[in-house]
Amino acid sequence: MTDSTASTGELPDSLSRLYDDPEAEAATLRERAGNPAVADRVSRLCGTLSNPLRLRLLWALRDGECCVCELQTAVDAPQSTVASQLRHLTDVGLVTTRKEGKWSYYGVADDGVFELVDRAAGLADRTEVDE
Amino acid sequence: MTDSTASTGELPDSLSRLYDDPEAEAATLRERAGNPAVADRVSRLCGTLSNPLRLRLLWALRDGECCVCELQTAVDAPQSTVASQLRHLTDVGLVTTRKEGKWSYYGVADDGVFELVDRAAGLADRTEVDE
DNA sequence: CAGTCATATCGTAGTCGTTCGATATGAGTC
DNA sequence: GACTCATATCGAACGACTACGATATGACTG
Repeated sequence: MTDSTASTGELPDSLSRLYDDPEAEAATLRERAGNPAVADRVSRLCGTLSNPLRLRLLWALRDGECCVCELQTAVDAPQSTVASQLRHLTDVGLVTTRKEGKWSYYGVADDGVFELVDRAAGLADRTEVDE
Repeated sequence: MTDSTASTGELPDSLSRLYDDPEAEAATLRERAGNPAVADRVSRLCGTLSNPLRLRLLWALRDGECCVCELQTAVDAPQSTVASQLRHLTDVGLVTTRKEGKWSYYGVADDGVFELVDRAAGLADRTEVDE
């Protein structure tokens, strides 16, 4: 007996009842859901932008390069916290580093982030449910 | 003795050495980092978009309403998993529900998500570091 | 080369998110 | 009103993320 809660491969009973050719329908549905690899990449980027501290670091860099101590001041967080989030941002490719003596200067790799974030802010304002 | 790793309020020693009027500089830096409340809202939205399954659910809804069993098929995940992610999406306000008998139909609340996600995909392609 | 300085990394504790089986709910049907 | 069906919620297991003190690194300075 097929179980409608089956995780993989099996079609839900409800779907089979709903359509004459469930397999064909399933194929189009799966296509609609898009490419999982793309979903992974987008989700990773959004994951990076899902941390308030990282967002604020990006904003602080909007007007140009900063060294770590400036960023540390801008976001008012301990040095190690700032450093590790900067590492995260550079790992993901959103931010670049440049070393100059003992100083490290960070900058934004692609100004497109700001367009993205601005748009996200707009959407958040429109959609967010007040609790 | 001030500790450069101090978390809150205290300015890093390096900053104090760097500027004549560190407090003034700190003020402008803090302003650059933007409004923490906005950062929170944006980060929450991005957090929602930071899960591949949720992204794929949104994409599946791009062409119109679906019931749960269709979505379950589209993303090929167990019913309870799909249901709880749909709950997350509606909680955040990105998706709407409509009940009709035993069926629940889900739809996208604001097509702006897709613009946002498309833009994110573009940025991800441009910035992601190959490992 | 000992010391200081700016930053990076490590280690850990605590929190949060995700998944999914089991079970509840509430609508329809006989 | 017992049964089936579609979906929702619960609960536990597990992993990922976060913050941050402690410590390491590597550059400059006397």
